[in-house]
Amino acid sequence: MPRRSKPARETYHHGDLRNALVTAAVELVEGSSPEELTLREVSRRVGVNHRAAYRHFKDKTALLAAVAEDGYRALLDAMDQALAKAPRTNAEERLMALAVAYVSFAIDQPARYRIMFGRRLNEDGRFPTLEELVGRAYAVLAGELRAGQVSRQFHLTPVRELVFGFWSLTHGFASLAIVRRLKVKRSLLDAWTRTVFAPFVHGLAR
Amino acid sequence: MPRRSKPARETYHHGDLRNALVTAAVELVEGSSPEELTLREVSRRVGVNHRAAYRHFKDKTALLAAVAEDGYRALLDAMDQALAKAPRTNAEERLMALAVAYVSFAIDQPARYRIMFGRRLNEDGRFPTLEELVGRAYAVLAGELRAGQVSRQFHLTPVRELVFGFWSLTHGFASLAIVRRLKVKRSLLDAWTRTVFAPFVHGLAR
DNA sequence: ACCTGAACACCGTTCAAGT
DNA sequence: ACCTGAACACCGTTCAAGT
Repeated sequence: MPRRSKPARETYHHGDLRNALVTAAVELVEGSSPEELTLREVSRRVGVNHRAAYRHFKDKTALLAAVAEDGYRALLDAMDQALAKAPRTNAEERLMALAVAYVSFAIDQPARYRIMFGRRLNEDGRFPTLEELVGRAYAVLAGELRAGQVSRQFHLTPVRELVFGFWSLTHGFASLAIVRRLKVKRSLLDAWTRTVFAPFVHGLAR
Repeated sequence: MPRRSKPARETYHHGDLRNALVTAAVELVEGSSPEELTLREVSRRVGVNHRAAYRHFKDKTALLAAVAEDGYRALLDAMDQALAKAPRTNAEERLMALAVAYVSFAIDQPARYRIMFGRRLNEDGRFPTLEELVGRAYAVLAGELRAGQVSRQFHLTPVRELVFGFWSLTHGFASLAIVRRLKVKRSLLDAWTRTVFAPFVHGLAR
């Protein structure tokens, strides 16, 4: 009587092949590098013919976009958590907490971060969800900078320019640290991040 | 009697295949994207069997490193020229001139810039020349920041941290502008760069 | 609906050979 | 010394077919 309990799964596979592929891709990429992320290898890991992936992703770029989306969600979580722990009224300190969380995220998962920021994936506007997630990250930064202005802690430079500048600083820090293999010990990284950011963030104060 | 003047070139090719390959690679990459830079296509352009490239480059990474070296030389030129035109004593203004030159370089040749900064090419320390050129770019920034401290215009934060911060800002600005396809008109870019940088660079002043 | 096999046009890289 | 042809092990992608 056992035979029956074993469902068609063995042949028809996962309830959710799409998620299985994305998860495998994220794991694979962190174990090696973005260059080694191939549709065929990901499919192999999931135990499925590489053609099956095309049921869920139009092409390789679509898989990369899914990995990037997943990454943005994780980054947004990390940013939210950092802000929840930060003091409510000190605008500079809140930016610092954001910067530390952002840089940690990138340094701890460099390949994932490179997929998120290395190539323009949404060239043809095919991935609106990805775009929306980028917009949410932007909104978090904009919210903090705007709050600093409202509480009269920051200069009244237009927020759009401030966000671009602050994001440039964090993104630049993270990606330089990744490509040039920062020689700073992981245990000292957060403090070092603060030291580097301090004079620049201080420039926002009025 | 002409026949004789035609040398073995036709078969034995360029006096300098190496340079021909690098030049072709730079042109190719700017016409498309880093992903489309292949050893075979570059060789095709130069009119040579793809195997010939291996006489001059151990592997594809070595060709990319040569392209990156070429790029760093051009970037150093652009930075030097900007500094030559900048006022001699205003440290903030000199940093701004540097930032504008740096960003322009990246925006005008995005694929080239992405090869320089996208992947860690010198993983095994195989390209000392590349490393030396990066060191020279670093030295230019360090020199300006140090000068600003000596003339008592900048705070006395350790130079190492200042350089990393300023480079983060310029690199981040450039690469975000590239991946997110900045919607700013090219003719307004230099002014916009200054607006974005102003509050942050101002933070260095004492 | 979901998955597969076989095939195509590309890669980078290696080996043995040509001038 | 410098270049090539043929081959290998990989890609992403397409077509026609299987359950």
